[in-house]
Amino acid sequence: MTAELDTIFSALADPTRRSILVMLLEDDMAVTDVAEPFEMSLAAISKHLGILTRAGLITQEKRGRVKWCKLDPDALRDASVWMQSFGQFEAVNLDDFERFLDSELSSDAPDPLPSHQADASSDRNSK
Amino acid sequence: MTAELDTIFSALADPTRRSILVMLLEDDMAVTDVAEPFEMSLAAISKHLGILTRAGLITQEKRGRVKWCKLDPDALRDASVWMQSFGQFEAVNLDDFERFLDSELSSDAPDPLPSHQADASSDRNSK
DNA sequence: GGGATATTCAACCTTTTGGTTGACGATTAA
DNA sequence: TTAATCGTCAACCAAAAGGTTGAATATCCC
Repeated sequence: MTAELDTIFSALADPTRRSILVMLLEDDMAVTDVAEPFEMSLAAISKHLGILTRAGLITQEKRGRVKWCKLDPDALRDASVWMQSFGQFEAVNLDDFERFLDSELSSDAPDPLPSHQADASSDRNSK
Repeated sequence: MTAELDTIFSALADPTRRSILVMLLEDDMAVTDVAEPFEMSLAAISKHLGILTRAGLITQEKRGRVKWCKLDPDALRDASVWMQSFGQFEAVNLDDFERFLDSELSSDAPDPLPSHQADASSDRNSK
């Protein structure tokens, strides 16, 4: 478990890799498309994607000559669980969070993949 | 903020430093006592404590010749918020989740997601 | 004052990290 | 078949990380 947390947290420690994860929130992407907004070589991005894959934060699937990158939040949950061992330091009040989840599921039947693409991502990313 | 998350996650990436945090859950400790269970020099532990301090994960207060180390929740919460926004992204509507976080952390709220994303290509953002 | 204790500093070393470039294998399209 | 595209590999490099040791700086106690 310790070694896994090592790889997860050190994967998250790099701003390029965190940006990649944010990009993959929107959609699955090919390696070349992931690399496009960054001012570094494709090989460098390929290495970053390898690190994210080894940490379990993304998965990569090759179809034809294109390798698709997809977010895999499981490892993040592991790290999150570790943090919750710091009981009094949780990010949010868990009871409130559960109430939030309940209201979320009971109210207007939200689509499992929410419509946060165009309208919300901009103001989320521009704070 | 991106630079802060860098220092927080890379501080958490080292198993010695995570162990120190766990130890400090029990009680505040002097530097020498923190170092005792580890098989490395006091100077090395002192460096680790400096890194944890710079990341905002602990605070150090000198009383007499003893420097007391104490957990500090703030940085850990920043990182946890960042991660939970990924961990939950399939289950809940992200926009609602943001509003929830805003109400939860209204005073000193960190960015729920980093603002890095130098992404200009934005075909991803058109729905 | 002087000796023990607590902690850091400075210099050094080795390994890891994050980047580069150029060549290469695999796949697609013409 | 040939040419372009997708992605990785290998070799290399500079800088950062994580450790060591020995000296230095406070502070406490007798």
